[in-house]
Amino acid sequence: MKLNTKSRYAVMALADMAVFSSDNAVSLRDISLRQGISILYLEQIFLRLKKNNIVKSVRGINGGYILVKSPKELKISDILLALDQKVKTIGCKKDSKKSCNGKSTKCITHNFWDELDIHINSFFENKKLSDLLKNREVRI
Amino acid sequence: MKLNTKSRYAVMALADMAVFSSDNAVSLRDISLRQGISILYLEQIFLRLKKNNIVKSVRGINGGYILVKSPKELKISDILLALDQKVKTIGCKKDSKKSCNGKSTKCITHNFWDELDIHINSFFENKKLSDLLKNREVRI
DNA sequence: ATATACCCGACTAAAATAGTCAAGTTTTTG
DNA sequence: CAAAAACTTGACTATTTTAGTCGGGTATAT
Ligand code: FES
Ligand code: FES
Repeated sequence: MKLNTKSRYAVMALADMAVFSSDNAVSLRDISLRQGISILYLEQIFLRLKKNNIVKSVRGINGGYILVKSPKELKISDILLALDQKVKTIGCKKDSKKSCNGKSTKCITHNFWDELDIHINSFFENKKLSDLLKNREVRI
Repeated sequence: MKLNTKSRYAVMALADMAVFSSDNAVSLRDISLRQGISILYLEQIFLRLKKNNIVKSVRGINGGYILVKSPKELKISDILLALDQKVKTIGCKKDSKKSCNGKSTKCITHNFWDELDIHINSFFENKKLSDLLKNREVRI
């Protein structure tokens, strides 16, 4: 069970923005250099972040991206959701009548996975971007 | 983020055994029929469960598998571990000196993923196989 | 003997992932 | 105005992972 790199990089890039935020927009080029993530890949990620209203963009020279909410208000779950990464450890379709093994009743483990999903998602719900920046070592 | 089917089926199959346990071993054929999982796939899964001492086998006619521990004592984390599914949402190698982005210091998000791993793994540590069987609907 | 059921490595098709490419548009600054 | 910086977008591809099968075993109860 692993989160994909898109999600991990998204959180990393936004954390970077939170640290290096100023009145100006932060360019992907800067994030790329500081965090070691390909610009081309960041572009793809920020496209989604923008569509989901996590960041807004400023075009042209000296352009870049700006966080829509403050880091204190931005939930990690919002970020993951923007990248279609809502945790789903359950095997069946939540709304579907069918169980994960093709039977008509929910399987023997269904409730367990359901609990797990809630457990994990509540973690993401309760974490704010600003929480990542506490106690961190000073960096370049 | 999703658990793979091997892990899910392993938990399901073992839960099945816990329900239908008797003095006799439970055959994969029976589990397959009850839970709708391919026998060939179950074989592969039980091979690992056996190697990790979760079940023991009885060969020959009327053979099958038997739970080594009682469902009350069998932790879900033990099952997942047997299938190499220890949760690892972190991007870097835990022991490696290198960070996930190739730098020499741990990345800005490292501690966060670490916390998440602990959060999820403690869930699995505290759940026993017997916990899955509580409050379940009566089944065939 | 023979049927049943475990044992085990190798194999493959399909899906997901990670990341690139090409061809734009917008805006600032010289 | 022209050039450069930086966002915009969809399509494309190589690699890896996943899910599951196959084939040819071995052990044991009846
Ligand atoms: S996980 Fe929902 S029916 Fe099995
Ligand atoms: S997750 Fe460990 S260094 Fe980034």
